Amino acid sequence: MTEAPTGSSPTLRDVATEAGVSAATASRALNGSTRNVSAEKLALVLQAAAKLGYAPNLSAQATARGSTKTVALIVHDIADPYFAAIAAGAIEGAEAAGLTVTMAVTDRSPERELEIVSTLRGHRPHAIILAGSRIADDEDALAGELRAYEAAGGRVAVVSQPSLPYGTVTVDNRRAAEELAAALVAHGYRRFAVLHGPPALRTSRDRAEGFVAGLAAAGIAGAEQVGTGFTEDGGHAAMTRLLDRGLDGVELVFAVNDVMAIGALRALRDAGLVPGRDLAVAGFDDISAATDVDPALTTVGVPMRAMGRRALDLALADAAEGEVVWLPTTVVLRESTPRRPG
Amino acid sequence: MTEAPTGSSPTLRDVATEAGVSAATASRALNGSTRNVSAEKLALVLQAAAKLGYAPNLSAQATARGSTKTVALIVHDIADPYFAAIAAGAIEGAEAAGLTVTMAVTDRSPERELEIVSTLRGHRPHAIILAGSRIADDEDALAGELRAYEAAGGRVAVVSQPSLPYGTVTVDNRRAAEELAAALVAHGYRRFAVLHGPPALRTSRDRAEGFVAGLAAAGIAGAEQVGTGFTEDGGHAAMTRLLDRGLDGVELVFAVNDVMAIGALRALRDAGLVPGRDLAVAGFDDISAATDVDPALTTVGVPMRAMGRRALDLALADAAEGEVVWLPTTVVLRESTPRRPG
DNA sequence: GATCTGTCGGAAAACGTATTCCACCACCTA
DNA sequence: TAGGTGGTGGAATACGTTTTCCGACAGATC
Repeated sequence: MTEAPTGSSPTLRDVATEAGVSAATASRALNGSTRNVSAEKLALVLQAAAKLGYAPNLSAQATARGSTKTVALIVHDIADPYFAAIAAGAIEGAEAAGLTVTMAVTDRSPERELEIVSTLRGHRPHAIILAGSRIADDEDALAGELRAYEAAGGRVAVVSQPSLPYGTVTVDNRRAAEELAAALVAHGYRRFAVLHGPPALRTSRDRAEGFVAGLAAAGIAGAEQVGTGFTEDGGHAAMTRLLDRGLDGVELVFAVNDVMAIGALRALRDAGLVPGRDLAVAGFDDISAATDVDPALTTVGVPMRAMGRRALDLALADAAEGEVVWLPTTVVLRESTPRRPG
Repeated sequence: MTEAPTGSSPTLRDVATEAGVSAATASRALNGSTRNVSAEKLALVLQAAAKLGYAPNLSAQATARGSTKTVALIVHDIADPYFAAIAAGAIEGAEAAGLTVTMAVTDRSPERELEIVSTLRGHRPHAIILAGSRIADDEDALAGELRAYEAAGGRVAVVSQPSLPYGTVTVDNRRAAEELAAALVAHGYRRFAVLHGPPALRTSRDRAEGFVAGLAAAGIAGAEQVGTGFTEDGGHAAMTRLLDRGLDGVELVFAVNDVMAIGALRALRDAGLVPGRDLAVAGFDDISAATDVDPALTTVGVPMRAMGRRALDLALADAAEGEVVWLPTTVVLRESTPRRPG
């Protein structure tokens, strides 16, 4: 239908000549912002743009304006439902604000993360959102890189990592775990084990410690600790190890996140046990799979999608320097932790 | 430690003056590609860049070079494990190739998708990857937009949509569903119902039709069809509707994807029935949750992550114009469809 | 010793857009 | 009618890079 100039897309100048105006006028007509052009020329330009299928070169726009319309999102693993939900919230917010999202995954490697932030700096994104807690060690290098980015006018927001000096949206993992522990004690449980992730992972530590603190507050001495990976396979392995070693009276296993808990459920079934009846299991996060498994998983509801959304808002708002937004959690008791007759 | 010029990051010229060379030399030193600079100047430039914390402005680079190092990925819903897995594969491949990924989600809206492709065109990404089958109707407008993008030198790859004229990676949904049907008949099932998605969704249609064809090949007349949304809630609603209407001898329900099947499982439990015993359920995709639910879900294994990875490779390879890569599927029989005594 | 060849550095143009600055015109006011 | 005022269009410049083009110089060949 229209001429297809092979090799490259139509430029603003093409549109301008097609419309019989100058490039400046064409630019003004298409952005509309600062100054207004006569209705007549405006129509001409719009028509020419439509005819040529013009799409402004955003890279050129960015270099001319000195700022981009993109937001960078860094997650550990996009296939993990926790991060997927956060990403969904962040993307939703970004699209609402007319921004495009560039995404990178760290695979939980601090070096990779550093590399990513460094590369990202080159993109000059409007904001960088870091999702998921990271290993404590790398924070020096990471902080340096982020400071450079911020010094250049970039914004940073963090999800679930209240230890970096940026706008942060998080939940009170410690307190929520305490509440979960209290609720489970109220259900009649007395002997516990905890499946936790790498100790350097702050989120994991807070949840495990909070749970033990909650038990202590209820007069229960302690809980057996089993370290493992932060993944479903990690949960499976840890549960298997626990079973091999002998349950020794443990009535309930608390895994510091749902994917680990689901792995533990699977390990129980693999061992011929019935989760909920033979051994209770609780998790943390309330990912959607928590209601899909049978027995449905007792857990702590974390508003992941909202966290992503709020993180984006935080990154876009100029005000908040080191503001921390605490989102509420809710203890959700389900069939994986039935009330104990005792 | 070093001067932090507030407001903007150091530019190539800053590095050049710091090193005492021209901008051209600095550029050559940092890219290394076309021409070589003397070892002495190279060291000077590298040192200056490190000292200033220089990160090249990729937007400016892109306008100068006329090409970007980004790949755009379009999915329907990143919180859906199917798309999350595909995205993970694509991102993995992109990072391996030194590309950054920009991501957009359509929420299954054809208009939104069109808008996204149009905006994306402005980014001049190296390639666009479309994941997930789309409604048939919008293909004209979408195809036009994509053609414009391609005419300008962009590459397109598609996942699971063998109807667009681009490099495509997909699975044989029809045949796989046939095989699943055959396997289930061999297990002793005789009366079936099918929970399918919107009929305009090609993937849904292929799977439903394939399943019925497989039944026919085994001498079974047909199956009750229930239309619904392509989501977990859709599966739940459809299953509930089916139960309300009366099972009428149906022994097995096939949902055209796993999230729907999992929704159906939940509906069964909500109705006080035991999935697997009272009614068998099968899905499609083999998302990781399929092994987490109880009973574990019979399904068709689809290599989602590999599909994302291959799609990226396809988009990067110049050769394949309309090449279609068929990835193998495997029928996976699990406890949700126990062998029938009959 | 003169010319050719090859290498390396810098000046300048290019990429596609936004924006500043200036000229122009029409209109309104005194 | 003269002078101001506000709005509109275009030429030119800027953004931060890459790349072309040209000059300078060193070494090799005759």
